[in-house]
Amino acid sequence: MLMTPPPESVSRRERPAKPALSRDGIVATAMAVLRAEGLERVTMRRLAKELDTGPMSLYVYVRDIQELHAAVLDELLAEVDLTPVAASGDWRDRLWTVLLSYIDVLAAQPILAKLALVVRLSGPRYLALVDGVLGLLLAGGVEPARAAWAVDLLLQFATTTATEQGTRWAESRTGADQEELVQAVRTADATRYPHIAAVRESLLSGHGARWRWGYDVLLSGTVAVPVPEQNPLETTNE
Amino acid sequence: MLMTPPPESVSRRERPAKPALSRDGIVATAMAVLRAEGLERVTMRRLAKELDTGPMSLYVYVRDIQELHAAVLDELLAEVDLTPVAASGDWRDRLWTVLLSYIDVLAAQPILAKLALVVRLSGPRYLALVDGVLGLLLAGGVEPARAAWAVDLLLQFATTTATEQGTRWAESRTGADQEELVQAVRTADATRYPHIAAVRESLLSGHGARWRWGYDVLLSGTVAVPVPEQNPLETTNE
DNA sequence: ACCTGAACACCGTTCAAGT
DNA sequence: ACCTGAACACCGTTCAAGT
Repeated sequence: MLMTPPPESVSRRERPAKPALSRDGIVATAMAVLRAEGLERVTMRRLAKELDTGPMSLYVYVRDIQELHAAVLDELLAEVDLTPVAASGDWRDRLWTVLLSYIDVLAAQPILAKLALVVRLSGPRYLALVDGVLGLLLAGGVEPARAAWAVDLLLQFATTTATEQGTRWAESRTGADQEELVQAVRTADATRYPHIAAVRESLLSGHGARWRWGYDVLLSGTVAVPVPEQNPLETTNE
Repeated sequence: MLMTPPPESVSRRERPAKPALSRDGIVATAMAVLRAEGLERVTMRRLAKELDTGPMSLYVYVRDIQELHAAVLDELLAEVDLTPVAASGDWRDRLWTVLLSYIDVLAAQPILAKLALVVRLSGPRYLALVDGVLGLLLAGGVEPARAAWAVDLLLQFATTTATEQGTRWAESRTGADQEELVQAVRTADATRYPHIAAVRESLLSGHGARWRWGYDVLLSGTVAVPVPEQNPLETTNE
């Protein structure tokens, strides 16, 4: 008995030791809060409490709450399944599978998909996703310059789809918005909005099929429309 | 002299009379604050102050801040120029002109475009925009069911474009995000991200031309890809 | 360089009470 | 039904001071 070392908890009080702060530690804590309580709770103050410090201590490692949210989102993209990139089979189907995985990850929390719509990601996970999508397009024989431009279009489309899927699951506040749009379209005055009246139900139809159609539209258009002649002086970002 | 009625300001104090609250009045005040100080300042408390009352008085006319923001955004869409809908000329160019007008309205404030990305609109101005886009697609001979699905795609694309254009003007916080992405792409490791390395500069090139290319992709795809067979039992929303 | 406490300048919304 | 004041439960960030 006397051989057992004294419990560390004695020298370190009851708490399991206060680890040194670090950017990684902050992001890891943010991920834990994200999964346990949602993005809404990922705040500077909340994280500081979790890390047993004051909010201002975090500013040594993170510029502001937006950068933290971006870091969390990038980290979350680790869950996107990129194995289809190196698999075999029709590249269009593999690309769609990758996008569906991305959509699933974001749709887990409606607010997450909305964040993805609004932040400009640039972390390693996002780069890996871009690289994967790019790889599939190039494997499909899409001209490089066109593939580069198409990635944005495809990922933006997928992100939007994630917000729709997300709000279908969680009957959150946005579910009410959606219901209001449905009602507005259903009851839209045929004199004032003749074209809406003409296609009323089509505007509200689809979903899975509609998403796939959207994807096919993007791919089909990408393959069909050449990029304009590039002026070498304008190839860089403004 | 004695015939002139006593100035109202006497009986009503110095202030120019406190008008009765109404939903329209609240939205009008919100629009004024929006234009004068930006969407960030369109808060319940700020509007209440402007209307010389307490924040809670507004809740009689507006469900919550999100509904108010949606109302403001819809109102703002009154500025979108829909005259090309009834004009003559190539329908594709007219549609692009309408979308550019929509983009301009949203790009005036980056935060506005971001809001548009996230809220589901259903007000009269938004319906008018949808009706106009729909009208042009139908005029172009696009099959009605396909036109209905294409509207969402086109408007989402335009909204995304507005956020990009918006952040190009205002060097706000998102401008920094953009700069970080540019750096990340420029310095992306060629071993880890081979496809990014292969098309590096193309990923960052374009802008005006890129937007127009995206639009052409959407139209071309819409014309090329038929919607799937509709099961009549599934044509309604869920 | 890193960490902190207190303070500033706000938020949206609930509640209970008034008219 | 409409309006209100006070309170609740938070925010992000600046500042000045500590180690």
